[in-house]
Amino acid sequence: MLDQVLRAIAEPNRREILKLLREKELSAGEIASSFDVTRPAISQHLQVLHAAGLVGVRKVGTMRLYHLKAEGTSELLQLLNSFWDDKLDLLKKAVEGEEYRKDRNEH
Amino acid sequence: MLDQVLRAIAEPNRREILKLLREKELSAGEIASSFDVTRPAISQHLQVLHAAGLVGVRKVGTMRLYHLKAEGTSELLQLLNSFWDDKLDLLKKAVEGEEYRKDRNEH
DNA sequence: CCCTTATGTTAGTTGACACTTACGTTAGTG
DNA sequence: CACTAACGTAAGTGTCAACTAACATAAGGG
Repeated sequence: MLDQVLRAIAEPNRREILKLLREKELSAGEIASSFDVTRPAISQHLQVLHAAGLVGVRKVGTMRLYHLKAEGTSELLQLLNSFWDDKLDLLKKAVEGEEYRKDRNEH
Repeated sequence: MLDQVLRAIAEPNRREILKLLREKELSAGEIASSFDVTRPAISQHLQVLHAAGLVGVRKVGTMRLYHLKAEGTSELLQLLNSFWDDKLDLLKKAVEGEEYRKDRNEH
């Protein structure tokens, strides 16, 4: 799962998609219209992001609305914490404390 | 630069190299002996990590000792902060404050 | 100086991945 | 039930990246 997340954010277009979704929920077509690549290409990127657990989908009629899943944040912070030294420990704990209030229904 | 960092840590072997260097400074040969791939492959990975600013080199005789450069941490935290919502702001500030004491001679 | 040690560098190959074109699918509309 | 809109999926292509094998470099030791 961690490998999928890192691979997902290594692609510039996928990072741009995440930036767009940071502001509001968007349909696949709306996302694709912001790029110069074709719509199927964006569809494949969305599939990668979804497989990595970074975005979620919601079907409304014939549209598919994508939204950001903030759970991937703590995942990445855990990775950073495991890589570098302990000065990140306080950061991780602070995030986990904040995450817990939102995510106690999951995991 | 940010793109190079993300591309660098997207590769599993390179992440493993960073994990090894987290404990102590190691020579290129010592690092290569921990992997099943050939030594030139590791040498190329080290080159990528160095270009991304994640590791530093120190020549001692005929050896080249590699060490972790923690400056990449704040870079990644800035990225995360720009992607997800503001609950990471306090973390970023805390890291920057701690980084400043160490890095005031660089940058 | 040769020789060894430790390492970087250079083709060349293979596999992964981002992309496009064409087709399939699902949901609403007349 | 056609027809359209908004998608995903499949197949094929080109490029890049990770790897190996062979060669080059640089620093000591005897």
